[in-house]
Amino acid sequence: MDVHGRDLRYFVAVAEELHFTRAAERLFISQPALSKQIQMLERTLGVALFDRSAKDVRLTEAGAAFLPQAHKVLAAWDRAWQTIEKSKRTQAASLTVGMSTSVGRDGLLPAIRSRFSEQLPEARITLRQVGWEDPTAGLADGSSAAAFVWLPLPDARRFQWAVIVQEPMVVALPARHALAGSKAIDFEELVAEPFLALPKSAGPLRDYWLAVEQRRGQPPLIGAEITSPDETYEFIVEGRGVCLLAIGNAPSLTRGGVVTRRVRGLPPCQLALAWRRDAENPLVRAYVAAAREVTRDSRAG
Amino acid sequence: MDVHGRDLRYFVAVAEELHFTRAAERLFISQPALSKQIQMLERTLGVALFDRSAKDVRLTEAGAAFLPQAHKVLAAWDRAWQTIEKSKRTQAASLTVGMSTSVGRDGLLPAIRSRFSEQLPEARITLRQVGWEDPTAGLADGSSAAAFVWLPLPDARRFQWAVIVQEPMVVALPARHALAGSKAIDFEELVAEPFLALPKSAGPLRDYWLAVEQRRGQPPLIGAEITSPDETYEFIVEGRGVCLLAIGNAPSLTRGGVVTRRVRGLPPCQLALAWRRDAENPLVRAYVAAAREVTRDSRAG
DNA sequence: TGCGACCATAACCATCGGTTATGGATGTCC
DNA sequence: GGACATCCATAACCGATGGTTATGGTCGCA
Repeated sequence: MDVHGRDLRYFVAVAEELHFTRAAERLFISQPALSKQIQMLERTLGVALFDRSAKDVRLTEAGAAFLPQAHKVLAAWDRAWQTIEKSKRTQAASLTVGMSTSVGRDGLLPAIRSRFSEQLPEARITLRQVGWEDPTAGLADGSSAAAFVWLPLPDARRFQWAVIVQEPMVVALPARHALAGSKAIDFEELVAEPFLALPKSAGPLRDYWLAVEQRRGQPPLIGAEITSPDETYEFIVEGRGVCLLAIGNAPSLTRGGVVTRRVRGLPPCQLALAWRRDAENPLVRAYVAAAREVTRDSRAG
Repeated sequence: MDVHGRDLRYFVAVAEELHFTRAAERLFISQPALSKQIQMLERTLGVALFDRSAKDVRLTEAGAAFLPQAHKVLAAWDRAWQTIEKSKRTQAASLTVGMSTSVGRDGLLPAIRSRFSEQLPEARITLRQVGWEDPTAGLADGSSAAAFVWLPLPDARRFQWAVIVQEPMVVALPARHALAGSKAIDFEELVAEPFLALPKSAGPLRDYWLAVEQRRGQPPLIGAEITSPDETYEFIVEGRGVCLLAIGNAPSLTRGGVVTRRVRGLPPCQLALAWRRDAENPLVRAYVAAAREVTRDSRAG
């Protein structure tokens, strides 16, 4: 019923050469192959395209009528192909960066972006918010080529990362909580509190933010599961539990009714820029380099 | 490198349904076949056209850009196909009628044509002059669908015919020939003359116009071979030979220096309208019917 | 936790699209 | 006129393509 694009090229070649052997070598195929394909085309169209009298080949009336149409189809194909090439190019020049929470931290993202754009001015960066169910912020399923993540990463051998920020932890409490009066809190004082936890799918990161390692075998009490800052805020206000977080993220929770306090006795947490070990991507490399330069400058400054 | 038109239809179907299973049944193929073809298309284009996340299918950026282009290619194909259909229709409505010499004979052709056009007003008749090397006037190689021929036909079982005209023979002589003075000539008086003969490829027709059967075993003397009326005229004027012909064709030779005279002792010759036994063509049938009616009328009148 | 929906993969088979070798018709040259 | 060159068609064969059915894996849902 319908026809291979190649057959159109073949037809046009023969129509232009009016010579099967020459057309065949122009197309880099054998003459019998070309003869057979043209016959096949004629059969599916139900009409002869060429008159092959001995010693010369001519277009039939139908063939002559078909030729310009075939050209138009091929031209349309050409344009279609070009749009594909174009979107491949823009895709090759776009980088999707995932993040689980806002990275914030004093203009870090804009600084990286501008440093990156100096190197690759025509590249396009897309920032992507990814829910907390995925601790890799889209790296795992390929929807991000790079991502800002909290260590430790699950399935760590698939990824590489550069640590961007290292920060002390704070705890977010209801403003009327008994411990809210203290300037700083020992983690010991929190072990009996109900905690808000990341979803199970977050893997080792869930345990990390529950500070399981610092509980000496005592399992944490889970007040609720959280998948977004808003949810977290609401749960804390409701008194469903407390929650550890990096000090740099404290602003996202400290609205009315919630306070954050320094916690002693916990190691600092690490925000990293991570990428897939298997994806050799120059954009990723450039973005990572930009991030490294920015953080080095900011430490120096 | 290039793509089957079918793949475009497949792509468009999936893009419209955004559902492989439904698209597959709309296309009357199995779902795995469709999946595989789309994957193949994506591979040859070098870009993903669809995002298949679990539970829903979406166009990628490249796919969305490609979709309208694909529509355009298919539309161009549609138009190409329509021109093919159109030329098939006009071809199905055209009849090529071959003839070896002018048929002439008092408006016979126009009469047949007008009678034919009453029946099939949209049909188109093309008259074709065929050289004398082919006694079937193009029937044998298919370049004519019907033809005016002189009997007997070579390879007669391939053809059918209707006798249109039956006429006495005349002989064409140089005007200064010894026999030119007679009103009519016995064939006996001509047997020693050199004759102009049709080419060998004319088969039995050559012998027929040499009246070999009336020579009682004496082989004819061949003065020259002829393939057109002009050639014949020239040879006769030059005295290279004489030539039998139907009385109805006499006007084509009786110019200065050539005369035609009735010949006694020869059977009348028969002009027939012939067609291929294997070609079932309503146009041919109508043309033959028209010819029969015209000749019946002209006999009656 | 089993089930249904849905896309992908596997295994298999006919047809397609290519190859080389050969045939047959035609025009050419000695 | 016969050997030869040219050129398109056919034959025989082979790997790739495009379809089938059966099955797997993942996700949403009751």
